[in-house]
Amino acid sequence: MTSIEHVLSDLNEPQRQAVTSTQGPLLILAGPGSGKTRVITHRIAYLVGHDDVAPWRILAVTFTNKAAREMRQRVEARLGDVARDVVLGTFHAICARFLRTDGQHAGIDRSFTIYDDADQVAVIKRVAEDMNINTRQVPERAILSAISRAKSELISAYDFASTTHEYFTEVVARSYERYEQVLAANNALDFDDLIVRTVNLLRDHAPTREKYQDRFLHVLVDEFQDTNIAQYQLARLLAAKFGNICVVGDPDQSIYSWRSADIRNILDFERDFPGAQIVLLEQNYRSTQTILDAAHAVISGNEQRKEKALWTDRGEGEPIVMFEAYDERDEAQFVAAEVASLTKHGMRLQDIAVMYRTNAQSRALEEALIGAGIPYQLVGGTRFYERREIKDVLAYLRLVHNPFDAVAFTRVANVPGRGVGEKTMEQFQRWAATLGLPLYAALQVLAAQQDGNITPEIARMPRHPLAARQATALRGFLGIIDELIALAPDNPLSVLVGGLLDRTQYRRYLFDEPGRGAGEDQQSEAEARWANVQELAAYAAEFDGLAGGEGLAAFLENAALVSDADEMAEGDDAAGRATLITLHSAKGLEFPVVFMIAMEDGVLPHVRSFDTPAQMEEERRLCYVGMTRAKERLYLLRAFRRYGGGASQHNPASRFLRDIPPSLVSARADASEPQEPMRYRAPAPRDDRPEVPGSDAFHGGERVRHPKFGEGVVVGCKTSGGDQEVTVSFKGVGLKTLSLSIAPLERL
DNA sequence: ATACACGCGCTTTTT
DNA sequence: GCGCGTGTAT
Repeated sequence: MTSIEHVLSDLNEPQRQAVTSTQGPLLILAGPGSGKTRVITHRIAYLVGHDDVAPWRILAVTFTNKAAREMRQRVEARLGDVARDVVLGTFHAICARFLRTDGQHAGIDRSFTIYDDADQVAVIKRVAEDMNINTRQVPERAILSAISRAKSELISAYDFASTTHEYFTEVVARSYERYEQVLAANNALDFDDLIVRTVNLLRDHAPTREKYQDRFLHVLVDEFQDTNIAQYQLARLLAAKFGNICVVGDPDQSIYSWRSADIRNILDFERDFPGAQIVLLEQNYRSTQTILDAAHAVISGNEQRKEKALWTDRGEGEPIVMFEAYDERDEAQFVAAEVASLTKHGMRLQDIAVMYRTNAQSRALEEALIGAGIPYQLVGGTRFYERREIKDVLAYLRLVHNPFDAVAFTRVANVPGRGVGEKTMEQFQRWAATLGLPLYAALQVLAAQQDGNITPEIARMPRHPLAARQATALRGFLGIIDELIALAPDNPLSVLVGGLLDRTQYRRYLFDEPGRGAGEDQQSEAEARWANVQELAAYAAEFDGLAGGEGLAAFLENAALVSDADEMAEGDDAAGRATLITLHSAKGLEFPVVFMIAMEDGVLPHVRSFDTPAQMEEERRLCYVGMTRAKERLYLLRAFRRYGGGASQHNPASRFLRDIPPSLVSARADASEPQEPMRYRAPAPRDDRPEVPGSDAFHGGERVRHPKFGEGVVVGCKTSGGDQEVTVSFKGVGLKTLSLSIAPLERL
């Protein structure tokens, strides 16, 4: 066991305690730079090496995919290949996996699609339209975030409806119910569902619960301060049998309460697990004492806080630099000039990061850096997976995987343009809605009607309202989808992607469609877009090893759950480039040199946080997170005037700057008056959800599976004599009318 | 009547 | 990058 001795020898005393206290609940409060990741990876190594825990019986949850990957690498460095067996990932990725394997016990189809933010907006838009909600008065975003908040507190649509008495929440309640129906009809889960449905699955299905509870001897949760109630309940459920739950977090770095992260989880932990050990990691190995003192001065302004005193033996270091520029361009030029000067003195570009509150602020910086010839990498911003061409291709792939996905359907039904305009889609959608069918199933009905392929079922349905030209245009789309569906099962994913690009003529669409201009700009834009598509195709090829359908499923899951911050360049790719990054994305990272720009009231703290003290405290934590990223040098910049929201305006210096003792700063300008905040809203209570009533007869829109034809949706159903005849729209097959006595259908 | 290109204004933070 | 309004093409 010399390797274990070795593992422990390079830890300080509290760290060692955090690593070796393997029995029972443990709360690790870890300040920034206190070796938190080290402690977690060492702990996993210790569990395997010293306690003889099988790696596959350890569950470690992180906040980002990037953190998960990094952790896996570091565990691998200690343990070798067995590290692969540790279950390690984000809450969302882990839950997605659980639901793919065991979701059927909670009525979840294996081929479910994961809806990202944009997909959710598309759904809620339709919902609002259907329900005559004025989205000027009640914006979609507001409805969506209320729904998300409810879900993250495990409040179902049913519960929500029963607790509401004001206009806004009533609108939300009605939308929530409808939203859930639409998601179900599309065979889709949103991000919150991944967690909520897993919690429900474990709670309601004993065999699955026991399977996972028996399996996970140890549960570790990183960034615990950023978990929401549903995530905490999930961790609790999973650790319930052995009680070995270790959570690591720092309340001072909680910056995701707007995403329903709940600081109460840390407080509740001590209540839920009485006698839990608590370890405080206060020695900082990252920053100079000057930086720590300044950061501490800022965070001390928060009242809702447990005191934690960071210290370092790294010495005082350089004073903090403050600078007031004239405007944002001037500010960006200061950054560029300073970066140039630092590199002249031996600093490497990859050691430098510029941080800001909102993504839009990267613009001026990019211009200045380009102007100064300084290479940079932009984290976040317009993300790869949010590009139009990428979303188009993904929408096609999603349809192949799950043709009942209405969001994907409407996105690409007319991409490339095939004469299916707004009016056509509107009429078609309305008709599909009166049939109560998914768009894909309705399109199959339409095809049958146009071909005069009329079964009694179809004869009873209203005929589609489209002109022949419109109907034919839509059928062209159906043809493509069905061809691709036929291609999918027996071919590697890259063949499917190739077939899709080929069949849709996507390249020609990119280069020709904007058409007649033929200017150089247009040409290069098309080339850039095509390059993105190629990149996506290359990425898809990495899934070729998996059998047809599995590759597609894994690829789509990845695309939905991976963010660009995860993809942040490291090692060779990062060499020679400065980093531009939001304060939120910067959490967990460190750089020798950090610039924080726009240190102004209205930006940091953000205007939208002036309403409540809780929000203001979160802004302060965000500032603290940014400052504590810096190892050696910290620059705090602001501008006299800034162009925000159309007009240029003057922002007072950030109130956070006033808390930094002048002795730590090399140059300083005065700050001005603060503003005072107000009330805050208590969360709604939680309760159990109702049982779904069952029925024997099949009804329209219901999802079924047939041993030969695969998955489908019931289009119509009639009883003749003792038998039931059901017409079903099958994925890639078309309409089939079946006698239940001959061909039993499995309800999904 | 319908489809589509183009210009304008807006965007807190993200799994 | 998206929604919206406007003008032009089929």
